Amino acid sequence: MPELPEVEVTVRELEAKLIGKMITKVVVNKSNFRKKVPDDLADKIKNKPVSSIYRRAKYILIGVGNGHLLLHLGESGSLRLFESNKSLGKHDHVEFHIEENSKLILRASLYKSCYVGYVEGDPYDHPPFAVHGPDPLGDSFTGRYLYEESQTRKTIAVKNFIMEPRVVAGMGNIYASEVLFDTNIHPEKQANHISESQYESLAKSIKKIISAAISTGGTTLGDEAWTSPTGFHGKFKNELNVYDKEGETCNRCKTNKISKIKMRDRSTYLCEKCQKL
DNA sequence: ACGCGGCCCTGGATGC
DNA sequence: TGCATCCAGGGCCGCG
Repeated sequence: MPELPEVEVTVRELEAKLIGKMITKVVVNKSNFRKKVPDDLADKIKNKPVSSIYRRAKYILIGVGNGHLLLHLGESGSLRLFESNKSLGKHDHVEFHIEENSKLILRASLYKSCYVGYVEGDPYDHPPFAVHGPDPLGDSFTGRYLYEESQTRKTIAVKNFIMEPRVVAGMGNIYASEVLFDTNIHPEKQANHISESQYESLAKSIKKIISAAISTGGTTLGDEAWTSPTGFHGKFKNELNVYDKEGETCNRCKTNKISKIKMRDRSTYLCEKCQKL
């Protein structure tokens, strides 16, 4: 379940725990993620203090040595902090032992969408980031920007449009449905048929909803699904209006039922009465 | 070039 | 109860 807010919550917790500490050992139990874990990963990061930790899109960047450890949680991953004597579970794939008796574990059932890598120099020169658009929480992400970007596109639906990394870095499937419901925009509406003022509302809504999700610790859907590094379950599930609510009564019009459609093979939820094409 | 659809995995939920 | 089917928060890649 990690979307941008869950990644941000992870980063904020880790910042307090990792900065200035050293990774003393790396154990890779499974390495065939989206890309293979580099063989020399441990050599690059071992016994050097962690200098920074931050998020770009849904990636976690940990500054160590001459570059950055790059982590991605995929669809089902989480990073957990444990005492170093804690025994591992079936889905604990990579362990980073931290000095003073703790370890950071990458846990994921759908491991194929995870990523563990290392980049030297400026991380933003490297593939995923080089083509990413602005972060939704950054100052350069505005309604005006979205509007101008939309005018260069011919047929794309707005939901697919805001989920493209080069348009906005890190908009995920849950929050895409939520922000479009919040602004009364039908997810299948063509991106270039939306006015600049509607894009102003949409940009504001994206910032508002993502910030709110961060402040409640993110969204945890299943019982044993995502938690923060210290084991905190996100509470934003309680604030969702449409995602995973097919058949429930719309919170806005109080009459229509929430429907579920597929867009680019991804589940999309909306109120067909409130959200107009 | 753009936009779409399929694919990778496993586990939990649902259905017969 | 047990077996089969479907579905999922991610990104990527090839096609038309």
